Amino acid sequence: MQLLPGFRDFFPDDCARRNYILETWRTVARRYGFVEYDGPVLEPMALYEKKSGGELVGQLFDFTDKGDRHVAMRPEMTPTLARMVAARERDFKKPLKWFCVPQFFRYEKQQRGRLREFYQLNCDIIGEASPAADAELIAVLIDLLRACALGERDFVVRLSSRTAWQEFFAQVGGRPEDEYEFFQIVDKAERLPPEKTDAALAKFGLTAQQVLAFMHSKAATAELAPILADLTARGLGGFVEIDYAIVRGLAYYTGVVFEVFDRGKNERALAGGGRYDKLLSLMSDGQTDLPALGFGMGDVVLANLIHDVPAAQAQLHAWLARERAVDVYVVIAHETRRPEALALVQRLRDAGLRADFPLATAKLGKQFQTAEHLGARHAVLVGDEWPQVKVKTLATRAERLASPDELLSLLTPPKIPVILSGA
RNA sequence: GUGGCCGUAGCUCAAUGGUAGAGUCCCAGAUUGUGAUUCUGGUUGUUGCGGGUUCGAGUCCCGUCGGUCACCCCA
Repeated sequence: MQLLPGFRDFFPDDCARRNYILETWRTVARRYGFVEYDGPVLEPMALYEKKSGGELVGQLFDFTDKGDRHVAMRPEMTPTLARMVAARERDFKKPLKWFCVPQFFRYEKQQRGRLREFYQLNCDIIGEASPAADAELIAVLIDLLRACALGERDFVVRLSSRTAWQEFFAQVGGRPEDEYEFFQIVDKAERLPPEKTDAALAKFGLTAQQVLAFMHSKAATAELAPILADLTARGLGGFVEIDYAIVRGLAYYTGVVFEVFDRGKNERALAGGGRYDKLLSLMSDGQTDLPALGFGMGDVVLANLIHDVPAAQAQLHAWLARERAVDVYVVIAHETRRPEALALVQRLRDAGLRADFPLATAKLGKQFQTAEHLGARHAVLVGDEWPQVKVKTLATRAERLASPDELLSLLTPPKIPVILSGA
């Protein structure tokens, strides 16, 4: 049996790599005061039809359940979040700073950086309209990547705004109802030949040259300036660039939008998000009307970039080594001492140490080999010396005798790993 | 969904249309109280799958599945 396309088995090593990313996400999000929430993996199909309509339906994993309900595996979090917020909005002080690390499912053809199943960090701030919220959200985004030992030379936040394009469009006489179509053209302007863009813009009386000129003007609008100032005050200004080429495909974005790219442009976007001030009202039929903004960051592209950047890879490997290492491997030199060894293993484990030992009779050399293979810091040899044991520090090959009581105070529990911040 | 390239041992890869191989990994021994290296031996295959051409197909052709890259899309 083979895997379904776009789905992954997580063997222990893969699982550890995944956990590195998820734990880093959770650590940094909490550092910013975001709290974790979650929702169901399976939702009524109608939840997604309401917001997006036909186009996205083809990219859903959907089916009819045994109760004849049309359901879908979740492809994104925003509809669920909107429902949850609308349901109990009054229970929470504003602004809400919520994050989630859901697994998503999208029926798309897989390629580099895109699978049919993936994890995505979602951070959202709800109930705060000021640019301070935009800056806070972008700051946590930057620090999430810095925590993976990625720096200014590795990635950049491209900051833009739908508002800026709305003003541009209004100035040249565009009608608000045509805005979305105009945004779609702008979104593709950089990738398509100018003639095609010209043709598409003709109905608005615009040229590709006009649009591209505005796109590449790096001047911050009155909306973006305070956000940049805020980030600069935090010392994070170097991670952000104004780039009006960022429009984002979705209809619901209302103001600030941004995407994160690797500097080498070898990968797809690492993250993307923006303001969606009208969406909660839309999703709740006007029941809840709160300004909101958020972003999503997937695990697949991030893992690729970590692999690409030596410093990030080194930090990952250091983390993996700490993660998998046992503290003590108990070597049973004589099978007659197995009961004493079992008692010792139990005491070590009760003390919170990661301890392992051979389940089957094995030669001494083999046991040390296993200890080495497991990354054990110490081997404890139970045999002739009993009631004392021989403690060996594998890295230095130093040995000493100790009683089981001494052993326990000798081997202090490991410190909780600290995620180092890369500049 | 459309198109290009690729599918051989767990992994990395060889094999002019003519006997399916190497390295690595894993297991055991050399080494019965100590980890590396080395040496010896061993396990591992429907050559993705199904047809076709041929005396003979891993190799050529068709289909299919999977991977990958680009397009589309990107919540």
